[in-house]
Amino acid sequence: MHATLRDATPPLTRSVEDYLKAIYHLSSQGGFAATSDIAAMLQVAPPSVSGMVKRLSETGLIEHVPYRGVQLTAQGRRAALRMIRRHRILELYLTQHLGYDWDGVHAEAERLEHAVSDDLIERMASALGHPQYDPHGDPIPTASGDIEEAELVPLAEARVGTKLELRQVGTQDAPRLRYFAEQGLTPGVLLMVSERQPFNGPTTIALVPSGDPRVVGRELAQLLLCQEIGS
Amino acid sequence: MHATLRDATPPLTRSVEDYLKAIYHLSSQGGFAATSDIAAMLQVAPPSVSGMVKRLSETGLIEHVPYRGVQLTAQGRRAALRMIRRHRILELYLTQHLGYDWDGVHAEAERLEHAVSDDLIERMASALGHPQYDPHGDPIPTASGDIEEAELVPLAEARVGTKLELRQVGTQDAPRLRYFAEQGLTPGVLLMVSERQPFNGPTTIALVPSGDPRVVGRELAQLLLCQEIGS
DNA sequence: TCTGCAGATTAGTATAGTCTAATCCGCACC
DNA sequence: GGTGCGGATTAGACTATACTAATCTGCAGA
Repeated sequence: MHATLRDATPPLTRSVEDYLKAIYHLSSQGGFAATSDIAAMLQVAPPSVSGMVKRLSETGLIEHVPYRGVQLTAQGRRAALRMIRRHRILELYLTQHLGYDWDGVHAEAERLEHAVSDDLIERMASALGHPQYDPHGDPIPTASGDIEEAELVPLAEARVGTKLELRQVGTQDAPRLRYFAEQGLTPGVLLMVSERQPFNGPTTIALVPSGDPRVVGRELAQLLLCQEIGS
Repeated sequence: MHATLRDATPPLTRSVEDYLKAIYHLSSQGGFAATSDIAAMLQVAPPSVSGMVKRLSETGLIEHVPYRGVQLTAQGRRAALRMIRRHRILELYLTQHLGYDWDGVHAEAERLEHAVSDDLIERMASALGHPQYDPHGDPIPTASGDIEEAELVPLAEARVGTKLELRQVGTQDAPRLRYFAEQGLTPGVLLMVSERQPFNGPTTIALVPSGDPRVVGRELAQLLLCQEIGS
């Protein structure tokens, strides 16, 4: 009986894995993922999403409230986190061991995450010393499916005068990532918020300890996720 | 015009890549690959092969002579060699950099070869120092599609008294590979053929320079591909 | 309360791949 | 030179995924 239930897990297809990841990301900050948002994220037409949603909810990976959206079940969440672990370990491995830049790894990891075995992922993880963060600062879920939930503040919303550590860069867009790298804005960097212009204006910061100033427009400042530093 | 021709190459699917590789291997020593052999190699039913063969010959990747078999066109051969290059570089990378054994890499490479980019393969190739052979001694095709065609003799057919270098091990079967490794029979090893029993009997060899003897049955001796050493 | 629009779903079609069952073809043997 | 058997092919069906076009629903605004 139990055996039947546990064994009867057919391997997920590539598409299913992509849908689960998308739903995870879209519903991570609470609530439901909307059909049209999933469609946009996966670059498919909305009816394709409706079709897949039906299948996924039949197999118990998601919960579907018609005309409202979907949420992952515990099982679906586990599967999504497994993919995210793979993705982030791959990104880190490719940058650390094969000379990829942080703006170029995403696409490669996107394809590999479906093909690698768990064994290979764990070998990469050990080769990397069981890292906790990927090159963009995103937390890597553990093999058992736990993920760090940090309380981070977008630079765009940080109070003037606070000292911050840049922890995550919330985009995979290559040109933006290249620009951040040029500006020295990579995870781990410390900075002071010097001032902010009103009406969604730019934020001015000073890098610590160099003191170099940087002016960051609203759109980009929204992507720089920071943690306030005590002291 | 040229542009149209060159651009109009849609990416090959996973299945198509597998069929091309199988056909390459089956027709490498001349002639046609038979439907049933392709089916056996890919673990699909013969009618599936007939269907795929039709599509592949329509797209110009193979040449089909009904009831006879198929052969690769120049284009199909190029695509097959590209996959074989990927496979062999992956196998070598996994053994050299991620601690895989030569008997365990095949399955992993088999899945990854469809997912990696050309860029990643070339990065792995440089990390490996642009190697010429994979862990089993199989030659790695160049990026431009050339492959070494060595004249190798199976140990089972080598003349008694000759000195040989073991160059390739012609199997991916894990238990056999493990056994060869235990016996010290890996590519690069030198040996003398000491004697052979009649009626498809075993071949006795002496490892060089240690002189250690080994008795190798016909079936395995057929898999050990050697090159005669001058002097 | 009605109405309309945006977003979601259903209906119907297409493609790539697979399968089983039925049929066909070519060659080896008598 | 016929005949049969084994391998190859065709016929027909199924699954997963995608699409477009048509329809439905729920809520926001009049």
